[in-house]
Amino acid sequence: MSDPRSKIPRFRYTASMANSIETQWQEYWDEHGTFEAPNTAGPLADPAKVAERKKLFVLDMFPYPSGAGLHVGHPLGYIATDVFARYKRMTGYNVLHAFGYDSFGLPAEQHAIATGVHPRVNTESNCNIMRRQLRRLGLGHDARRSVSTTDEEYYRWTQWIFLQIFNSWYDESQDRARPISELVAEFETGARDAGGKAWNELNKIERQELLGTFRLAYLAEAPVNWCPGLGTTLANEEVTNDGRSDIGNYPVFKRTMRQWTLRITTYAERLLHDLDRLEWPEPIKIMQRNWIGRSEGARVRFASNAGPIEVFTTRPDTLFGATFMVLSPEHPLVAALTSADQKRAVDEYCVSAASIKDIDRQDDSRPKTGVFSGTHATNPVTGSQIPIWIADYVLMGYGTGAIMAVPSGDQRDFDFARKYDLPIIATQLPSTEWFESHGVAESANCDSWPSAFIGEGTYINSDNESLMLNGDRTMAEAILVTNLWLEEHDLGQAAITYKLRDWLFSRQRYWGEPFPIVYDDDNQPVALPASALPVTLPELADFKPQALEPNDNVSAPIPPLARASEWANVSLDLGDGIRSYRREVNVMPQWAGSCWYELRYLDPTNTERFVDPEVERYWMGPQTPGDTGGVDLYVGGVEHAVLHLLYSRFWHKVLFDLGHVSSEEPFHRLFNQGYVMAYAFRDARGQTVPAIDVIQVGEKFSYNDEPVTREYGRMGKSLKNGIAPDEMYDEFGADTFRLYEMSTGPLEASRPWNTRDVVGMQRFLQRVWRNLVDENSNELHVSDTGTPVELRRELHRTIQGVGADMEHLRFNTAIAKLIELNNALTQHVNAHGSTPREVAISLVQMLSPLCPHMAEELWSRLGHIESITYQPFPHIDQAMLVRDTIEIPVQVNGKVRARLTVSLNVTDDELRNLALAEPKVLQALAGSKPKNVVIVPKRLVNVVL
RNA sequence: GCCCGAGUGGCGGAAUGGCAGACGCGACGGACUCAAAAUCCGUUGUCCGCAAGGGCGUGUGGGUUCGACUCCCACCUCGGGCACCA
Repeated sequence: MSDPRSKIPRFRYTASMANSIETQWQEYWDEHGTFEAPNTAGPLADPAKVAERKKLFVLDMFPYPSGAGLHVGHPLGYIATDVFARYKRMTGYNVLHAFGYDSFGLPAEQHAIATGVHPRVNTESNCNIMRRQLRRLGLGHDARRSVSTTDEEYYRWTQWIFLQIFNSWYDESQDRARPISELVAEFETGARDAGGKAWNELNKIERQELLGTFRLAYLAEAPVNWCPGLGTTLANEEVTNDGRSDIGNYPVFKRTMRQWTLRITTYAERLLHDLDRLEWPEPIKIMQRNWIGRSEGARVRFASNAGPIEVFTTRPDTLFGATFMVLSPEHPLVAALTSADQKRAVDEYCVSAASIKDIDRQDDSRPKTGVFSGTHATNPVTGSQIPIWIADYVLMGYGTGAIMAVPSGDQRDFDFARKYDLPIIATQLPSTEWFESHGVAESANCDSWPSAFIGEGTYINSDNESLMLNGDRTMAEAILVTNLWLEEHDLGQAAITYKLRDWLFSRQRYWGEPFPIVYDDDNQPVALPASALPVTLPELADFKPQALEPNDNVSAPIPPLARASEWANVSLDLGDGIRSYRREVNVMPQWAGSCWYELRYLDPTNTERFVDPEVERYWMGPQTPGDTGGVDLYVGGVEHAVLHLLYSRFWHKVLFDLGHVSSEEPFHRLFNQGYVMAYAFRDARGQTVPAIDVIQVGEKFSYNDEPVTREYGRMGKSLKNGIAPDEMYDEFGADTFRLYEMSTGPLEASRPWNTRDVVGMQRFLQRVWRNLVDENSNELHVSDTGTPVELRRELHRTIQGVGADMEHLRFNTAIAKLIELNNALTQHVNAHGSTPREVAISLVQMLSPLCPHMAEELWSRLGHIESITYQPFPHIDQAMLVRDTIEIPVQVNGKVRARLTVSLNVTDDELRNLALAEPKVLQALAGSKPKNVVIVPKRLVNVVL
């Protein structure tokens, strides 16, 4: 009696009713395989179900199964793709929507090191937690197609694809990758020159090394963050701002190691060009273009006492102004070019440069530093001796790692020249305006210019016996002339350079895909045959690395797999009898598994191939001639704008070139959803701490009694600020939670998390329920007595609007329109006691993509036996959209002063006369004539005074 | 620092060259109730005004246009990425 809830009607749509409805329908969908998408071939084939339906492949960026489980930011994209997929099923598509886990990665390994629990155990438990959380959301995934990158049957194919990459080379003449065997054949027949020698004169090692310079996967020296105190290499994220380890606070050293590298740069041009063929947001394309960073210019060789130094410049036309050279501290010629008296200074400089993070080295606002090598090079056009400097503003990873410095034409070189008092020679005379705007006299010597001049200008001081640039000419002409001269004199040639670097593909970790590679007695890499796959990870007794003296920067880093010595040293027969080999002990980066997972969803159980070609062609093949093919809709965060999306495109293109897939691109249409944002906290070393454990006292925040600073950012594992969705299910139900996530803004926009607002969507669903079902009797109150015309008009306007919004992923405005319809319906029900059947049916159909459990329940109560999943989306009655009158705003000087209600076929003259007769307009005119009357036919009148 | 976005009521947002603030949250008022909750109805950008009405208003400053939240330029703030977090 005293229970306050006793007055709540017994059959109200509450969280507990929602929960029981949701559980019941989730079981129904599982039992009936409702979301199983038929293939055209193989074990998942069901030709009758494919029938004449058009296909649609909808894909989410799959998550890392974090130990913290799902946070409320994850489902934003997952719900959106589910709503879209469900909408498309209702409009006749055969929709493939599957879900998997990107389950290799750092946190599981760190967890294993800390607890001794095998990463697989931890990872599987995390996957199960997330699977359960996602199931509660009612996502319509084809469960048969779920894959984890850590499944042996998955990563055997990741390894297989790596072998394809290793066993291929890029044929520039055909502009595609080809099997390495075809290159060997060209060498054997002599069709291709084998580096000056005949192929059959090369020994085995020389042959392997030659092929290594062609293979798309090759070994190269590359820097790592080595932390002896932990005995492991570290990810950039694990290194603090002051160059120490996040865990343990030990010193971290930059060391180079021999590591696998993928020749993605061979695809730079195609990765750039094919962006034009994709339906991606323009900003993402711009980011990828900038990342690839194509520049045209020239390679120029400067003579020095250590041989020619090659530079890349985008401005060969300014060569006459090159007054010094700068080499990156990592440049291989640094030692050879350093004079005895400068050796100490150069060594010290190089050591200190190594301790600066790359991201800081690219900071243009940082004061320039550098050191003179003590030697000179020859400017190829002037013949003069110019000093060679070493400076960290030149990066080894771009161009050749050396530059010619033209202080008059490049701001960085200008700053450097000023600081170290190096000569500045102008090669172009700026315009009068330039001098005026920079506050210097035109007669001023360029030593007194305030900055470098970059642009078109009259060429000066630019001639020698055989090259003459002086005078008025365009930069393009000057560049062309210079490039020709360089080529004639064998001093350089026109060249294109990309910022894009080859992809460092080795990690010194345990929890990743082992490479299908062994090394022979000659230390040459040998690919294992496909029959040897998968190369499974060995068991380790202890995941803790062997820690060393924290300052021991001499001992070689030992990857975890090297400790599994029985696994690492094997005897195999690879075609020439049983021999002993040692395995590659690095593993692949987490990117590897995410580079091709969409293909495995297509054919997850195939044991013969990574995907059946016919199945791939059906789901991903080009739809029209010239189309790239690929996933029809790929939804994920913009944080993957460059790396993941570039790496997958690269792998996909290799597979295309080798004939394994029919699509040229993996993701035809991309949509970036925004982030769910939340506060995050950072300690004094710049590392994030778990937000949930931070304590607020007044305006201050602390974690473990240490002060922390607050910031605002994307909810997720990096910022350790996730909020679990489970309490949303308990408090409101999954349908309300889905609706809330979709209603808080446009899908592409980031939004703060605000639990307080969720109740609005619960009230909406309660009103919908109440409009169809009596809360006291649980009886349906739907009538067959017909619909008033105004309500019917509103219904059809809603159908039109919601359909258009769903097509364009505008779920927030679709929901607003449904609320408006339901509010109109509430008024009708209040007046007449029941909902007209046609409105009930259409409303439930329109709601079903967004809140499918409630829609299924109401659909079944409306007397239907089949699931609503494949029911058609309601059709628009065009007659209901036609209005008799329209309202026209009347502006005076652009401000609305009156409104006219006029007939549909109103003429411009009628509008003008009506507008000029409006009292407000007459008042504003005050007797004078309007200067102008702008009429937008059937839209608006603007009276200009 | 460089590259890419975003800034609109107390809050989330709507409107993408033509009626600024749809829809939701919150707040306020009313009905029902012994009372509260729930529900239903109404008000709610801001300033001046008793009101009628009027002024101002989309981060800041400029510009284009009959008309700008929307397009252009500069600046400020916040977010994403910067190659070993993925």
